Amino acid sequence: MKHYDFHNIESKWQKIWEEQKTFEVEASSGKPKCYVLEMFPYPSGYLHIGHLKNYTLGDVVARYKRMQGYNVLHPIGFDAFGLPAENAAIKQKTHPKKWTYDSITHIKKQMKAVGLSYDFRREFATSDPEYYKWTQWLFLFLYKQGLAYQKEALVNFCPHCRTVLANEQVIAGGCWRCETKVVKNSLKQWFLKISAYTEELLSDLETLNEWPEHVKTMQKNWIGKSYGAQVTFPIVGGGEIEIFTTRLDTIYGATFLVISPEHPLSLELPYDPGIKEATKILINKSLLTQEIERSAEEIPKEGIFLGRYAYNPFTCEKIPIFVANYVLYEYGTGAIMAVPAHDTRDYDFALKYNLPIREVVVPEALTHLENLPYEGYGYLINSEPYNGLSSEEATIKMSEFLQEKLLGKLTIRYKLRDWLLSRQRYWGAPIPMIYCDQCGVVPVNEEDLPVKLPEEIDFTPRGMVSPLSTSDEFLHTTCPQCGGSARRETDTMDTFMCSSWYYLRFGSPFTNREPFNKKDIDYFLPVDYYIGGVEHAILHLLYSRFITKALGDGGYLDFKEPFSRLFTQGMVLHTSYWCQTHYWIAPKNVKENKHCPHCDAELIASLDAMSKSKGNIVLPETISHKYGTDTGRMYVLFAAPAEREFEWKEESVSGIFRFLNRVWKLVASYPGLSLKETDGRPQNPDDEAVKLITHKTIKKVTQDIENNFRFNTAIAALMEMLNDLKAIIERENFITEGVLKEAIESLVLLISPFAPHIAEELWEILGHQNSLSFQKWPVYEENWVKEEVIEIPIQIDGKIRSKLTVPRIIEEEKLKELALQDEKVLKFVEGKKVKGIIVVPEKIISIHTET
RNA sequence: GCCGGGGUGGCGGAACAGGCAGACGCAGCGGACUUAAAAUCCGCUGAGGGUAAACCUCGUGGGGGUUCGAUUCCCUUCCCCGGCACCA
Repeated sequence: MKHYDFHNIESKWQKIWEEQKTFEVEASSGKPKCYVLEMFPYPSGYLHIGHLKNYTLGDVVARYKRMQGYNVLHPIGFDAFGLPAENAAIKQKTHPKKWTYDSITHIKKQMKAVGLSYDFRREFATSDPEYYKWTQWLFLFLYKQGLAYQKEALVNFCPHCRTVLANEQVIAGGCWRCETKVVKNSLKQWFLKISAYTEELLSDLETLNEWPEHVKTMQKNWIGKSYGAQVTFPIVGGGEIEIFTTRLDTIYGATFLVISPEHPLSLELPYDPGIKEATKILINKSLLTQEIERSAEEIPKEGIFLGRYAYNPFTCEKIPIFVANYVLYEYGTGAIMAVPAHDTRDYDFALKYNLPIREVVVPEALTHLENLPYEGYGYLINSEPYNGLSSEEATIKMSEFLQEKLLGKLTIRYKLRDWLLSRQRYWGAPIPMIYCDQCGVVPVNEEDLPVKLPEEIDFTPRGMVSPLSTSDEFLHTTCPQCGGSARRETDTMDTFMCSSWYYLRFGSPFTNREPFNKKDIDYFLPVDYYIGGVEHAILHLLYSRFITKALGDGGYLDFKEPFSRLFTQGMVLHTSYWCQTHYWIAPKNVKENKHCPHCDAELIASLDAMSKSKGNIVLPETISHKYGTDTGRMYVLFAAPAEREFEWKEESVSGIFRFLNRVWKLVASYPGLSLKETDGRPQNPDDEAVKLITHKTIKKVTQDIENNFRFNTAIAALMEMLNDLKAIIERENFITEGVLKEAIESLVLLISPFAPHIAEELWEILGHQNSLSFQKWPVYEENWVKEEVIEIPIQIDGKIRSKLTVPRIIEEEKLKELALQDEKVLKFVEGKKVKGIIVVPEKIISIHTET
């Protein structure tokens, strides 16, 4: 018998799969389809163990489904545009393109070495002109649909990356990549009107039954729907202010108004030059700090009385108008009515500036409030003629009054804002628009796509302008409408645009006449299993859903949601080290004393997700060289439940390696056709034991794969099967050949999605000619998953005291009788009166006594 | 603050339509093989008591409840992780 030579076995089968085109699929198949997709990687150098886990999860499903008879589409590609390529290129004095494509070459090699069952013919990078041609087409499509527009806007700008960021890319006031504090700048930018789909994006979440609840909740919170009212407050001396409130019922308590610093009225309202000056200072200060300091618990509320008043439309009182830093311009109308008695923020502000506080809502049966502010609902006081009404009733009555007086109405507001698409960076898909002095803004003709990214260019970021503007060749063009001279748009698209439709292209990557062939898409899409990290729970998934809906409305797609089933896997963690001056230090450079190798400062250690930037990555090769890639694949699945994160510990890997070696030894001891007999009927107790463990395991593994990626317990079950099987065989009893054959072959097939190389090799050793990739997945028989004779525990007053060995099917009365005759039971019940016996068939006998 | 997810041996984790807590694996201990080590194989391994047996007691973050029976259900409380966060 050969030993388990994983090196040769693995390269042998990888070669066979490639030569035989085992994983290539076509849409023209009579079989039902299954589209398994892992979120495609950013090609930044190397694939690490975190990626390995992600792709192995998908690969197990893909291989399993293939054996279930599905026509499995399992593609991979590269999310290749973006900042890291530029940064790395600058650092290494090379071109982003070279750096990116070198990475891709390397990563592909790694993927193949892991044995991932991809159809590599379908592979592409989003930076391929053949791909971004269609990303540009998508932009033009959105433009024609009225879903792309230009706006002069205050934008989030990262001074470090020197680019504009989408709202979604600002985390706690910092850049999502480098954490630099974001500042506000005014720029003319392209936006995508995701807001046109707000309601659909929200309500269709309900249809996503196979998405994790927490991801749906995050999207819901992000969309942030709230019901409220819009109310117009007339300004004393002319004009008006429109506010939004979710608590119309508290309007009698509105003792002042607050507008945000960015609000146009903040400079228009003041008469007094001194106030105007002070307001300007406040505006500048708040522009700089507002979005920046968000991470801090709370910035102190600061405001200025503008010297003007408005009428409260309900009380007809004159109330002062303030500008203050705590009101957001982007939400609602950028102005609020302040009700200090019923809102903490307004309350704090009122205390600071000594403003009146009037209670107008009290919880039932109370006439005044003990503690202010009271933010709950209740019954109205001090609000004639609405006194005594519930908050709900009052809101309706008040809104009727507003509509009658044309001063407002009930309305709905969302937090979701339009998607800022423009980036002033080089390494991205150029926005295919042209500026003509005669015709204005003109889209590039479809047949002129792609607008190619110039390669001979200084791509260093230069702040508010894209590096593309330095290329005369790129910049100057002719107007598609009038033929006159014109300039190109020089901004590139946010890379999230590239990744918002790639899953469609995988279904139809070969056409160069259209973004995708509808017939192919109709067959393969939507994605059945989409697997990736939670970090994409909002951005990528929301954008992809938006694009799918927009394309659907344009007649290009017949489905509403791109991903039927989403699985968010937990990341692989590893210790990382941080130095104040030298940032992340790779663990391999950290000496015993845990001091920085550059400046000898003490390092801060933390457990983080593996990432290149933190230097704490572990390469899959670390494992595959020593144990083989099958061991590595199986370990990342076995270490913890797939959705949970786990800390990388190399010493734990050996358990899996031992297991695979034991499987090898057992299975390879039946070479060739030594097991020919196909009659699997059991003929003795050992046969029955083998049959039992076989079918129990088939059931468990099948259900664990089907039931939400429970691969850790599936592998545990396989280990148990091996242990049991070995124990029975070692008893040196006679096991009927057919029974043994079924057991051994089932074991190999059940292991194959997890450890495909060893499984293929063993399958061949067992005498089979073809790859087991399309071998039928074993099916369990229900009558073989349960023992005929079982042990039933007897519990007396809540404690297990004895056990009975009985046939599984037995009458309850008989069980009671046996239990009461049991020696140990008699001992424990002696001198006590038995109050009752409860028999739970096949589970337990519970006796309780009088005490 | 709001929303979501968790607290089980030395460690990763099993079990939960309420029914033998700790499957499977790591680490550890003991033994076999070996000149020796590695590898492999066998056994033990929640805590405490008990003679290394039988057996007993306690144990799933804390407190209380429902039940013949609770890691699982209910109430209450503490702690950890993730998301959002001055959203009116």
